Amino acid sequence: MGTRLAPVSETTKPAPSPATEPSTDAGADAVAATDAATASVLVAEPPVAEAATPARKARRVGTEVSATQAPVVPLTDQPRLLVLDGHSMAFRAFYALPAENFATSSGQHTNAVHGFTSMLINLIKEQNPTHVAVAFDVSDDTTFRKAEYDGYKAGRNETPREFSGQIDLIEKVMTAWGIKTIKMPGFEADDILATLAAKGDEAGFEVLLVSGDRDTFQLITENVFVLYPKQGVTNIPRMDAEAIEAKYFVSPPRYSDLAALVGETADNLPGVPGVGPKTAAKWINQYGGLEGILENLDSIGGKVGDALREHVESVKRNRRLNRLLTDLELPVSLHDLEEPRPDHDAIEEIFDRLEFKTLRTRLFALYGNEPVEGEPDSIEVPEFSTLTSAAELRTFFHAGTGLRSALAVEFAPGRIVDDASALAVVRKDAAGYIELTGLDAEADAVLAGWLRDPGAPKVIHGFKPALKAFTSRGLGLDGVVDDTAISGYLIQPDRRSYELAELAQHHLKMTVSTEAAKTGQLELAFGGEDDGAAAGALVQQAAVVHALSHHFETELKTRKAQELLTSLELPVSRVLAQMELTGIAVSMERMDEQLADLAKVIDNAQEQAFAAIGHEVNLGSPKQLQTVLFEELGLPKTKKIKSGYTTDAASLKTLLEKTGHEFLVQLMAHRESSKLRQMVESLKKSVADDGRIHTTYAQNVAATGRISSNNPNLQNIPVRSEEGRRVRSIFVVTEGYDCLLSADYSQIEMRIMAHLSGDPGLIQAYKEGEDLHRYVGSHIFHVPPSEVTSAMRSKVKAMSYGLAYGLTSFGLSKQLEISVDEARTLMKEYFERFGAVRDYLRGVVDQARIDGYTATIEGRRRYLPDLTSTDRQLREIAERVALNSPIQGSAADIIKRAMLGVSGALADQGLKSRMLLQVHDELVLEVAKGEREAVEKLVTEQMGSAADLSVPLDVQIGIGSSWHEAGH
DNA sequence: AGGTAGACGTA
DNA sequence: CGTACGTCTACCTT
Repeated sequence: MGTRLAPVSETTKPAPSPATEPSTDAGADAVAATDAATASVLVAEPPVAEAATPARKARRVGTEVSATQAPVVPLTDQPRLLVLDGHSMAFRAFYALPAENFATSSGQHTNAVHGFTSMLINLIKEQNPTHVAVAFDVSDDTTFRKAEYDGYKAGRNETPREFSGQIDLIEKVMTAWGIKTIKMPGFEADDILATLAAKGDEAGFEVLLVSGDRDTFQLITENVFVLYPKQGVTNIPRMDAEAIEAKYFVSPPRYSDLAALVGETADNLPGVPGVGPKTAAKWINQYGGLEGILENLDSIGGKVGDALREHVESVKRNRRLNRLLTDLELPVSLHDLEEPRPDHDAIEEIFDRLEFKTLRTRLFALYGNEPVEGEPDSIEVPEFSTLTSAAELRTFFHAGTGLRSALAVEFAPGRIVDDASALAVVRKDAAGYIELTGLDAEADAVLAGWLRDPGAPKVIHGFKPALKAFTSRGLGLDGVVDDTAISGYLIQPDRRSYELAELAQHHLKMTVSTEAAKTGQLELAFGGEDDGAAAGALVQQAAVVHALSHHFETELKTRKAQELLTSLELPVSRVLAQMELTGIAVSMERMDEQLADLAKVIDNAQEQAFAAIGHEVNLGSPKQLQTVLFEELGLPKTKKIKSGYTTDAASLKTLLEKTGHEFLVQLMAHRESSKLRQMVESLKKSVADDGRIHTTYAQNVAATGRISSNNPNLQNIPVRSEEGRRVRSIFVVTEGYDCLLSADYSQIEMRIMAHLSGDPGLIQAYKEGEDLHRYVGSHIFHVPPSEVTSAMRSKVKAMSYGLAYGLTSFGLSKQLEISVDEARTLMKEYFERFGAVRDYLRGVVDQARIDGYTATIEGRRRYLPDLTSTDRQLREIAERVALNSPIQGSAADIIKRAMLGVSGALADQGLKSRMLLQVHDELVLEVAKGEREAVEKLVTEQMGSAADLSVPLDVQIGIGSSWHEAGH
């Protein structure tokens, strides 16, 4: 029988913990990392009485959070009053949950409402209050504090747009819930908390104040406690007098004295400079409080004493302002707050409007009338068996013939690649856990047979890292029909993360927590006996993958992305995995040589830069440079940035032209060489034990469909300047191989534009193999091609490329250093001659506005809801994105197809040559001896035929013993 | 310790 | 006031 995991809390922010990332694959593969440190586990309902099976045992780890979250049932019949600072907690909830994941179809954001409601459900469940109230600030500037001090709470950031309206919605939820909300014009929510605390204390209540404002600490007594959210809205420890004393070294009533001395940034109340909590506490305890300090002002010595005397007035003011009022005339009595009960229909109505699903179940469950109609979003997690012998494995796999198996892999960091240490398999009928390190040869063979079986369908989160790990331990991995890190990306390509926990939260409305996995990891690290926790975590992770992949089937279908996934992305993963495993050879000697050369240039430039201004300065600090350039030297101001004026390369160049100052010359030289040194240094550090650099490619990062590279990034190795280009000479052919071959598409984006627009002129030019920019130049400048000057050509080139990026005449004028008028004329000429391009570009945006997305030649979509935004800035950004995405994305599609073609052809022909790098429009291969001709031919053919466009795809090949030499 | 800004490398 | 990335240093906040 299975145990059931119901979605419980939707409020936990799925916080990846990069600090615990053990692997060097922290970047691209982090989203797919399935090692125990990042494994995600469902937060389950508190266990009911039942025998502790392994699965249960593991599950309980998920609920084992802090002691404060366990239900606290009053031992006496003392009434318990729970009062929330509504605004403060709504804000906490807002920042704890991603706004973009919580919105109604009409566009109203609901993350704060959702988080607040969920938190309150938890609080009521855990704290069991007899009385509940929620206090709100009145949103105007009429509080007595503002009246006394105009700067009160000034300088706060503006309320985020997505927050607006959510306070009203929270109030509506409270009303439906039967919970009283209290507002007092002229006062803040904290004053209401203070007054209720005083009343409750007096009436013999235990009072729990929930607020993110530290001012409430002054209210703590034997019967009054503050629940102060530490992080998000799920971790809310109870602060009592002891906790305050431990943290601030003063008793709660003296906390306000301390705050007055130290100051409170959030309220814009500056304290005494140089006085922190330590000093303040020392004084308070020495003189018995602020009053005593003020009486003995003169006897306090030292610099801080002077500072105190100087700021004594603001301290007094701070203290007046942070004193909370305990004697407001509230419109409710304690009695009115008793035993709130939700109005069932009203809750249904407001939750319908907010499009909340799981919360209503949880809310009603609090009051003991859970609706009978099941839990649509819950996941069935079968109990799992630990499989060790060949026989067990055989039986397990046999029973699941034809069924989809979800995999989760636990990684162990390795020297060059991570190893796989454990595997969880979850099917709809059963689940298994396999320790890979403990298998005998026969069991290993059974497992390998199943993993390699293309007829055994598998789904996984992070195919590439798993494939790498399995490959390196001699196992294969075939039959993978879904990688949720990729399908999630195809469905929604501009998410910033595809971590399993986040996808589950977003798509399945399941909250997953990293807590349990961490616990499991710790226990393991201590050589623990309790592998059960880690095993359970892995199994549950696989269960989430199983559910997610199932959910994605329809999503992929409606978005026409199934084909892309199966025929393009998954095969590309396989190719990338091999490229990553292979790595590229580097020359240590050349790196050292370049570092030495660069060091000389840098030292020299620095010395001369200092000489030019007569003193030293950190040339790497934009802030210090601003002082030197614009204050000391009084050079003309450059473009404004947040911190003042920019010192970027383009501006320095302009400044140099204007002033000819020697310092600028040296600074620019220093910048360039420092950048190169930094790059070579980091490349050197990333050389693995095999003497090669193994980058990691990310297939789900660039929203256009491009692949990105990290750790290190091998897609941004310099090429434009000669000095930079030298860096490429450190990438060399492996001993025993013939050479490196670099093949790149020439002008692929322009060709795609020609194809997509169908412009007869452009197509003709490409078909005839003309120099495109010269051809275009001759038409828009009305001269014969032979008379197109290089200046004309570069203008045309800039414009042609710019068009694909949504270039404006302003932007063009800046880039070409011409007048806006001239730029406008250029564009006009361009469009007159190549009208189809203009029509196409317009059409793309119009179509995208209708469809809600753009599409590439392979049907890869990018959703652009901002195209219809009323915010002009957002809308115009979306329009430029819409122009560029089909072009950049189609180019990405094409080179991915080409990679599959090249990889397939190499295999078909039994060649030993191999692909090493992909740089968007370029492939770098390592050619084995005797294969040069065959590889050159096959690469040209495969890249040239990767797409069927109305223009040819031109491929340029270069060969050499280093990447530098192979460049062309 | 962790996050952001500014800068700059690539296509 | 063209797009898409990743990574470094300095500097700020926790």
